[in-house]
Amino acid sequence: MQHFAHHSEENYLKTLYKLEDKQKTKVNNIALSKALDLNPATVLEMVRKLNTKRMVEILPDKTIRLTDKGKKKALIVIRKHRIWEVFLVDKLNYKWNEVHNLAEQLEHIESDDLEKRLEAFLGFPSVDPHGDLIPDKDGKIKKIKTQPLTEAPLKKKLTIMALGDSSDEFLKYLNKVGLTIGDTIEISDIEDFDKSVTLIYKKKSIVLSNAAASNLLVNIL
Amino acid sequence: MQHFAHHSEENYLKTLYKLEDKQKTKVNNIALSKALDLNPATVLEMVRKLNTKRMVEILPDKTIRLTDKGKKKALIVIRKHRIWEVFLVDKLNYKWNEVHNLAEQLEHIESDDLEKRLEAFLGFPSVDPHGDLIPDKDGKIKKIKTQPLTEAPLKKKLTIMALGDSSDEFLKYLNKVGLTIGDTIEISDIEDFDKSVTLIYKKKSIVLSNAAASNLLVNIL
DNA sequence: ATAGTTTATTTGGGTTACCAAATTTTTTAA
DNA sequence: TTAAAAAATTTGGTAACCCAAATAAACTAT
Repeated sequence: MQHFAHHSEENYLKTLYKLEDKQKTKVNNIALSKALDLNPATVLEMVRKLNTKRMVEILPDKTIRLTDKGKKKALIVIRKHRIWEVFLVDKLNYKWNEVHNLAEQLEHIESDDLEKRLEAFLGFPSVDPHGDLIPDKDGKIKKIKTQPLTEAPLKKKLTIMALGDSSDEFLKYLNKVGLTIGDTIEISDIEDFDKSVTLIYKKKSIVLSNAAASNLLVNIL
Repeated sequence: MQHFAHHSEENYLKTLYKLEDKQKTKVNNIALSKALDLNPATVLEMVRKLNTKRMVEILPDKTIRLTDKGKKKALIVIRKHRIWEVFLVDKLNYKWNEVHNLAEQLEHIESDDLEKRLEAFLGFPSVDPHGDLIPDKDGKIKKIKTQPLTEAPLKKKLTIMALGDSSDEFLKYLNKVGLTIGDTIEISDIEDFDKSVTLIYKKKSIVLSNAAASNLLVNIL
């Protein structure tokens, strides 16, 4: 008996979830094959296996869709992936763009409570280093409404949840001013003249142009 | 292509290393099969594969022995296993007896430098929670001479490296007095009358009988 | 030395996860 | 509507790991 079987299955479910989530269009065998970089024959075989296990359903028009059971499994894998990414970046000082391959392996570790303990150890992060939300232990994603920093209230704790524009220049700029996704900040002032934003991060004051600030999506803690 | 292939191979090498290390007696196919809980036919097949890869040699009398290459690979796996165990116990508050299965999975994570970063994050531990030495990144085990606490010098920083007797009663006792493998202690006094040992651990004073103290194997920092 | 036991090896299978190539079905577009 | 393109499916493989059962070879103890 190989104890790696779940590994492959989990990758199918995860990939399927991402396709369904992103492209609002139906997912067919070809699309899934391309996303997994596998032969369509291989994928068809596995999809049928997942179907008998009630993790996906195959609609009359051949569209492949996750069942609730499959979706939950996919979200648990995504949850593990994102929690591990936080660990790698926060604790082992990896860059946010270096962690994907490792998290790809770590997400398949089987355990009842490892990711729960890890989550607690990391201080219950709500987003991963890329700004993606971390599903809870039941596979639910809390829909957190984010807003541009320019529209957020003053003098309140805010968390940088995501970026409006993730261009390389903007990422470098963010890096230079010392901000990153997940950071907790507070607006101290918005300049009437040019709408530039002054914020406090780790006791230090940072001034951002309106253009930069409107690119930071935050939520109120 | 399955990216799990190394998983199985690493288990063979690790198990072989442990058998060679423990039982000074030669390791044959049956012994390895029993240790791995696999069919002798299966093991024979794999051993031949490892032989063509120059990771084991098969002596004229059928004894299976790791080559230097195989030994090094085995020790890297053992190193990863033990570092992960330290992480699980020190950071995620697992009990030392709960971590084996998880470490068994984590030891196979492939990465250039994950275990180096993890090791640094953990403060370069020299032993795992069971008191076993952690090989360095080249697979070398620093032979550290340990001595019973009863023979160690006074007023010097000592680390508890291992236990002479690991009976359940002794483990419970250790737990009760608040000591565990890896702790740094210092002998403040040895009583002439009954050779009982008074030591300092985290500013607090603990008195151990001579019997207990002679069971604690320490090394001088 | 030889019967009995243990160990090694061979043989024939099984499963999972993959592939290429051929074929069928479905869709699309002229 | 029908030919071409795209998608789905079938067919016949492969490799890695595993097994049970049969056989061969090597010890072992009387």
